[in-house]
Amino acid sequence: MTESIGQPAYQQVADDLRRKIASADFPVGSAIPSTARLTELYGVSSTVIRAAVGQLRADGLLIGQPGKGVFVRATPEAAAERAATIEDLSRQLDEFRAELRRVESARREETAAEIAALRLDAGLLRRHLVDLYAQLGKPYPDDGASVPAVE
Amino acid sequence: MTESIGQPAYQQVADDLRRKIASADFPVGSAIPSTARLTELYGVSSTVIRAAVGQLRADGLLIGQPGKGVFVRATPEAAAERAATIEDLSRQLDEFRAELRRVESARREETAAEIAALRLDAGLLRRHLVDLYAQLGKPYPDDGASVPAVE
DNA sequence: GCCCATTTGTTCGTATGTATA
DNA sequence: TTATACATACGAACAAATGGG
Repeated sequence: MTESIGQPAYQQVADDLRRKIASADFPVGSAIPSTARLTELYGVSSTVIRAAVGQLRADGLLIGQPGKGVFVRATPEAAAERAATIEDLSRQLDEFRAELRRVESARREETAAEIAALRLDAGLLRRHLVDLYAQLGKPYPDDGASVPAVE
Repeated sequence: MTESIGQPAYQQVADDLRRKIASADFPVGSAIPSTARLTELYGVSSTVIRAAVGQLRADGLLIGQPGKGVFVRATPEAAAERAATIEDLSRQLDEFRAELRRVESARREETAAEIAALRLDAGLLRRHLVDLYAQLGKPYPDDGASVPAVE
């Protein structure tokens, strides 16, 4: 690691990763290189990489999945700008999670009905998003790879 | 068999330190025991202490001064006041996704298709939320050393 | 002023556990 | 079962800052 600036290596790595995420060099949803690969790329130990990744993960930019990789969760701009109207969405999210928990606790029972209800909740939640997009004056982005719509 | 009881050592130490700060066992402005002393008190390695102290330092509860010590900067209540909503929502999203993964693995055989669709929808939902926040976002107070500070 | 012990901050190497594919 | 990858943990080394003698 070229240590021209008087900052710790893990901070330099974190800043560089942050920059790569912001510039879509590491797009949202993609996986960053593995810890071993990053140690080679930056020429530092795994501890430095872990510290840098841990910092970005604490900031909500990255999320690690054991056995899979570390994935870009959001851009620095998006992570730094979340503010209001969270209460409504947070409440809906809580309801969704409660439903999930209920389904999981009843796992030994027949599952088709619960899954159907789950899909219904997901559809309803998405519809709320559509409304919010409408209030923003923007069309709801269609990914094409989504779940069957719920009516 | 998810052992919800067994938390990592550094987390237990962090929680205990947080509690001692909240109960004024470690008053604001005072220094906590040194790293070497904490390793003896808790019976863990310096890595665990460093991780615990680092977590509380990242939360703004502690501030280290090389050559002197680590000092209590604010109470958990004061620190939680400014960092509340966004971190909560992020955490909920993380837990939500983790539970989704658990449900998926528990029912992989019979309901793989439904769960896969549900998981995909959850991922899309998350991305839409991120985009939505980016579009709704107000200018965010720049992070840096924005500490409430004991004025 | 100088030496030295203490303490934090940082980095390194390594090992074990666990989840995933 | 095997391989990959993250999370956690132990121990050690060095630099820099601080304060006492």
